[in-house]
Amino acid sequence: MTGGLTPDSLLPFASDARAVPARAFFVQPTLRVARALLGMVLVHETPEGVTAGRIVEVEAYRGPGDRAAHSAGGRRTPRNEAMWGAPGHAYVYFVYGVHWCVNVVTQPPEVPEAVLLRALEPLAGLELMRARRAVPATAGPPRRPLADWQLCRGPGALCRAMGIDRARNGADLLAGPLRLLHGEAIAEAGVARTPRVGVDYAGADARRPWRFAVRGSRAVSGQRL
DNA sequence: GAGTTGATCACT
DNA sequence: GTGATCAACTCT
Repeated sequence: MTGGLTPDSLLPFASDARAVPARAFFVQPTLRVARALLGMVLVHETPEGVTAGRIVEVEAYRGPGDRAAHSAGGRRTPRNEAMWGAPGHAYVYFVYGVHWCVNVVTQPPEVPEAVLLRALEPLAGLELMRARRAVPATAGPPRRPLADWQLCRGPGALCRAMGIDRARNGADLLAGPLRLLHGEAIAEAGVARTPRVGVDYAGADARRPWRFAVRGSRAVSGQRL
């Protein structure tokens, strides 16, 4: 630990920064974990500084039986190895030649399920996030400065703003530079459920309502819910 | 709808 | 080993 990530320094980001989730939290059914992650806080400490945001959008991926999951059909490769590992750790992968995406691994080892983090409402380190996002993922004309609510809108954008990449794959989310904290719980009425994004190839599994989002948050990707 | 690059798979 | 295909995306 480099010293910046103390309980006191985290207090501004969470209702009770000392209450990091217990390991058992991540062994609940994956859909329940996904739902409960809404409102929790993701913090990343890097040499450049600390960034943090409140989770407002997630998707559950449910292991071998889920054709949309990277572990569909029991597929196990170096890329998705972290999904098969211990709960409460990060599974970070690269997609479309451009973007990193971060998942929270659920279930005991050898049960490859996870929850993709799709959007955050920024809480801390906003200027660092803006600087990271100012470097476009793809070539193109200069962009207008992003509004706060756009900084972590979408799974690729979230990783770029938070500085999450391959180096965090397999990292423990209960200790270390990338960390989850309890935040303010989201009431049932404030949660929207929809099918997952970008998994049309998965047949019937593509239609399962395993995306969870905080209703009304501008930071939720795609159409507002 | 293009752009980008790594992983994976179906072949030699 | 090699080459083809495609991917849990983002911005125009």
